[in-house]
Amino acid sequence: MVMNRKCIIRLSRYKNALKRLKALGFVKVFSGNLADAAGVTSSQVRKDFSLFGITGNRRGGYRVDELVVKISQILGKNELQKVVIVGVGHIGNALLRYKGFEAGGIKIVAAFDIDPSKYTKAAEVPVLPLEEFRRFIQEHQIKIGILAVPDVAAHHVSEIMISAGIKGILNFAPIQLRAADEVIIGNINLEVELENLIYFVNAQDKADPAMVLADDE
Amino acid sequence: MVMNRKCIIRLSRYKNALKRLKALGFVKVFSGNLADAAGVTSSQVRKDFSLFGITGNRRGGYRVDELVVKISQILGKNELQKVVIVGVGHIGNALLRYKGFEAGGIKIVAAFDIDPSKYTKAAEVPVLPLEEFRRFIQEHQIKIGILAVPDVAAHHVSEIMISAGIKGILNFAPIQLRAADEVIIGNINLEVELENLIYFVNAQDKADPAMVLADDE
DNA sequence: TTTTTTTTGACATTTATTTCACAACAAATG
DNA sequence: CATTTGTTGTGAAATAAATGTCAAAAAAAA
Repeated sequence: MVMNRKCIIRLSRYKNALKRLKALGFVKVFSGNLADAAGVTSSQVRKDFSLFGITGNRRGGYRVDELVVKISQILGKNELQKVVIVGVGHIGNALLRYKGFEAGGIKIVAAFDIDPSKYTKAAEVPVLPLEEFRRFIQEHQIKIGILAVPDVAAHHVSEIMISAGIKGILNFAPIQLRAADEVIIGNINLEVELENLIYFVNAQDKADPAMVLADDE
Repeated sequence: MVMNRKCIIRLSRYKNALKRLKALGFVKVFSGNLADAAGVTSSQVRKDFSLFGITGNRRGGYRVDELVVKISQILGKNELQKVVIVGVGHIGNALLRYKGFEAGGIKIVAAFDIDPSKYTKAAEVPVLPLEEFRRFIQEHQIKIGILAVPDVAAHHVSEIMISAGIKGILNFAPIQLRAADEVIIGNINLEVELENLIYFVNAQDKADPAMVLADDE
């Protein structure tokens, strides 16, 4: 099992690139094509593939269809992934309405909040009271949750999520969530991202090669 | 000039940790304290600091106040950083209303869209027609923009931004934006983030050490 | 003042990641 | 069928990043 985050991110990128290439009519691709599309070297593409046991044909490259299936398998995307959101403030609400997930096999199935004025139990994606969280998670066997509550509540709410059985949290609160055992935490900190950008833009004034910040990274 | 993104991210983390420690009444800290707060080793903290020429006192550790000032300097945060948003959909709107930036010296000064029904020219943070983008950017000397338009528009709009003088783009559209010369691009791709989480949660079922996904990278 | 204690700062070591280089191979060509 | 061509797959080399170690420094204690 490959446990290198950068590598997994690249895999996601390859998959996205493949979808675009497929839309353009590509039936097979070479490592170099994917490298260009994903902004890496062709060696890296082949190395990544070999790490996951993905093989192509010498001289023939890779079949786009097969590649998409294999990568999706590795990323666990061949079955629909159900995800919940906790915290229906501005960010939570935006994510709730974000249309980009469905195409990628990710479905937001419910959101939770403590503010009764936000409850919409009958909606297609219902907003439910946080008290119902545990029951819902266990009933629907949900493993992934997005945390979008204010920073002061984040740690407390994350504990509720974990105790209910959530195994992976994507945290938007601007605090560094401490990882409990067996739970994976991904942090998206907007201020940190902007600070990064500011640093490198300022640095640009002194040095100058163009660059794309990796995720990562 | 340090060009290692992970290192800069850690610097942001140290700064956040320092703010919390300061709120708790800390006057000085040791590398070990910061390491704990940021989830790294003390060697790493000292290494990072030495990279940026930040020094402390042997036995005395580091003064919290000085450290915050120095790190803020490095991150270019001692003056207010003005940022604009392009695209006032769900995500753009959420960012527009996000309160977390101001404390960190980042100010959203305007947003832009092509939909007249969204214009609010008189608001504290106005939403303006995209046609006014160039004039506004040049008048206010803005370097950083957040791109939150639908994917099909992202590339086109990024070119408008760059030609108007924007030097750093934080891209929320789910495409890999190609970096034009002298422009820094940071990508936040929600689907990629979730895919990562899904992968590692699935992996967890087989192997088991607890983990926090680093940014970075 | 001297000794002890504690922590930094620098460097050495280890570990991880990326790139290089090329043999092995499959398709295309003659 | 042999030869040429172009691409993969991989082990070795290079590069980058993190960690460990300890002398030197500074504060505190004796």
